[in-house]
Amino acid sequence: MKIDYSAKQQQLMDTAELLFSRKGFDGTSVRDIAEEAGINTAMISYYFGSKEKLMEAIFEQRTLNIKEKVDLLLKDERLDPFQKVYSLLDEYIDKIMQRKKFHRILLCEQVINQNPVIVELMEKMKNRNSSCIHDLIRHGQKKGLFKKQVDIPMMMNTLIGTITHILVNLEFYRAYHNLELLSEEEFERVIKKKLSAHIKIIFKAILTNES
Amino acid sequence: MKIDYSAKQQQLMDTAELLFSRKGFDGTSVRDIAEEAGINTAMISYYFGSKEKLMEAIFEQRTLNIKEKVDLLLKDERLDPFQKVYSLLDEYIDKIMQRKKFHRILLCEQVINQNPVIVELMEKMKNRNSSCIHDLIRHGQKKGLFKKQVDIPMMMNTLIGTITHILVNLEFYRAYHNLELLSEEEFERVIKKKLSAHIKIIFKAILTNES
Amino acid sequence: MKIDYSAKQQQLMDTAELLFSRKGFDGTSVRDIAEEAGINTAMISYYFGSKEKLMEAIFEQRTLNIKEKVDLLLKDERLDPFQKVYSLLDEYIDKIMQRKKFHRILLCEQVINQNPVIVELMEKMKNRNSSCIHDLIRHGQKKGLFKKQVDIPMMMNTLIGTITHILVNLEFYRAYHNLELLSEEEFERVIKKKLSAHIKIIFKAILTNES
Amino acid sequence: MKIDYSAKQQQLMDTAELLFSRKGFDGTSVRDIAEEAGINTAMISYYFGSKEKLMEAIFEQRTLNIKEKVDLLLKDERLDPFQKVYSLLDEYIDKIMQRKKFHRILLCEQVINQNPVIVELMEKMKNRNSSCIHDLIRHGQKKGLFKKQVDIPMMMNTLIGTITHILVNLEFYRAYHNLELLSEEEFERVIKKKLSAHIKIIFKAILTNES
DNA sequence: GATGAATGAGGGTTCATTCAT
DNA sequence: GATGAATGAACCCTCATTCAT
Repeated sequence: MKIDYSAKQQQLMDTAELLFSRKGFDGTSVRDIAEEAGINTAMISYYFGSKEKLMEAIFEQRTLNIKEKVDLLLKDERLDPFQKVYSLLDEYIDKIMQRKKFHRILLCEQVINQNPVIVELMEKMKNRNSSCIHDLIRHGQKKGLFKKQVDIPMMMNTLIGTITHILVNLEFYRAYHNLELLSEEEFERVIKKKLSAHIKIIFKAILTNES
Repeated sequence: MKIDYSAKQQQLMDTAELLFSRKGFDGTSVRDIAEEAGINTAMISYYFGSKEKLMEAIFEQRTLNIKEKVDLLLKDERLDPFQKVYSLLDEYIDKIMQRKKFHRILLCEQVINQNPVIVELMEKMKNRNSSCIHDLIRHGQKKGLFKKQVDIPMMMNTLIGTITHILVNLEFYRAYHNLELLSEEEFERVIKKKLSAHIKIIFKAILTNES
Repeated sequence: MKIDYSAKQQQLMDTAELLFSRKGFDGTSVRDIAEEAGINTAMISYYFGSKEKLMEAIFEQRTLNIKEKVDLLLKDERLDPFQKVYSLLDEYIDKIMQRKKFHRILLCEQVINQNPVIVELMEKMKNRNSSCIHDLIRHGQKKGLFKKQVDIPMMMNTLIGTITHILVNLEFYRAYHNLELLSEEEFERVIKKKLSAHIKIIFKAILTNES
Repeated sequence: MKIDYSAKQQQLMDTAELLFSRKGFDGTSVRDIAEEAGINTAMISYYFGSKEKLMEAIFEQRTLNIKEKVDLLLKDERLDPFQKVYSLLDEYIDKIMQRKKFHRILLCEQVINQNPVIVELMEKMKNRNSSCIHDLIRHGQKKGLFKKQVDIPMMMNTLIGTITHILVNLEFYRAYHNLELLSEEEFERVIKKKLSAHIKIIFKAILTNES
């Protein structure tokens, strides 16, 4: 399914991603995108077929896939199950922070749920990723380190919910902690570090605490 | 700021809330709302001034306010600090689950961030609520039960992030756990119970663990 | 099915009829129609739903119906069967010449045949009118004046074909017979008179000649 | 004016003829034609200059010319004037039935009348053919067999009108006479035979009857 | 000679809003 | 106070054509 896009196509997708993440899909017109990208309006239909399909192309390209990471982790004998989970948590934080714009769109689209192609893509992604997480958790359970009953979707909700929610609250967070003077990069590093520690505490509790 | 709305106005707001939560603000036309509500299209501009202001009215009416609850909790001498926090967590779960539609909209609007009136409303709400939470946490810290450094916005991110994220994943959660046969009410009761236990474990860890 | 149209709606239909008859349906834009009628472009969708439905409205209103005329003729005891047929021929000539623009459109639409609503309307009209003609012919056959085998659709093809074909050749006909100096009304009177005599000769032959 | 077209050019013209006859000139896009023909879209402008000129090329190639046939008939001493006219009628039937698609287009174009090149081509054709018919009629009049006053354009209207009108009513005619089971070829043979007899009766009447 | 990429113009339709009543 | 009619702007998309190669 990985398609090679031309420079112009990629530029259109990047611009669209930016604008969709700022104004939403319906709030962004194809003219907006084309103008911002400095490309003729008709190119969107020409390259992607329609505005909807442009969105789908973005989704296909950006959808988060953790399978490879999980496979590596499972094989890695130097790490104990907790370290493996922690490493995956950081992977999530990195990937989502890297793709801030896309994950803002994703958040909205999950609410709106109008485009069946995207709904299906998201469904598949959730199933795929849940299944990977399942394997990783199993691994820790077999070693007797994790508790027996783990509600994976609920756990994932907290993981994804926490990361994406801070994504829409970045500026509030910055102001609250008086971090306005930090550069974008420094602030991001701080955020990621705090998120990482925060989520690890949470996961430790979720995975061990026998309620 | 509490305004009394006529029956027709309220009906319009309820219908708008429903449709905004399904199709987004930009994806919903005033015609859609008026038709669904069985009211003349012109009434939206007539009553509220504009589609945007209708949205603002919804936000003003539905915005979550926990001040009263927190004040009650602080005064309540029968509860220890943990019980107080737990009680507030359940309050959040109840309120958000009760206002599912609105919180779906809120989620999108936080991403899109286009309407300054709403941005300000949300800003105020976050500050107000953070301040309340702050008092409650302080209370537990003074009693020596909670750890000294608590990142309140981060903690709130997990709280709100987890609850709202499950809101957009309700059907996935249902399917994952084979709960399709449950009635809407039963399923909601299950969800709330699970959420409650889950979040309490998390908060316990966050509030006590000295990393 | 007879719908009452407002003055503006009727104006739009008349203008559309004119432009469709000049430039064809696809060759006429809704902007053309609205400008020519001095009405806002959006009104076409507003009043009729779409450009296609505007066309359908024109067809519903203008479709030729001869039932009443034939019923009158059948009852009229002062006329012999030939006179009845001749009277119907003149009715056709009058009606089609009166609605020149519409019948030019009709001609094109029969060729293009893309809109199923219009196809059905035309189908019904043809069946209805064929059936009426059938009754009239029967009447003459019973009186022993018309021959036994009359191919009604073929006869109608000649009738309609001759009238509508002269409709698209009016100017050629005028030039051929050097009638350029005649006023529009005079020319039309001449045409109708010639057509009438011409078609009556044809019908007399068709109805009596035993091949 | 006879131009030799390459295989690709001819293919493009044939495909265009087919699509124009189905959906009209304006209802057919150059993309439709090129795709249906399996040829690059740009080729239409490249080969013919424009979509309009492609249409003109079709007209130039397909326009009906009866001059040669009439010349042969006039010279043929074995045939009496009636037989000559009848033979020409069959020629018309054959040629038009052979070029059904083109004559459907022609019908529409006569109504729409937008392209001056085509208007002129049609004008010339009509004049040319009228003149030929004139000679043939003269021949019969000199022999005292045809009546003195024959309105040639009116007569031609009936001829062309009848044939082309049945062309757009083929399926109605088929259904009316329950000929659905006939193959395309059989049905066409039947139609041509019926048309021939029908039109001959008409022409006999037109040419002899002194009203 | 032939083509895939690209374009500006214009297509039909829907939009939120305003107007006259 | 309330409404149906009406509006201009903007929507996404397709058009015939041209351009660089």
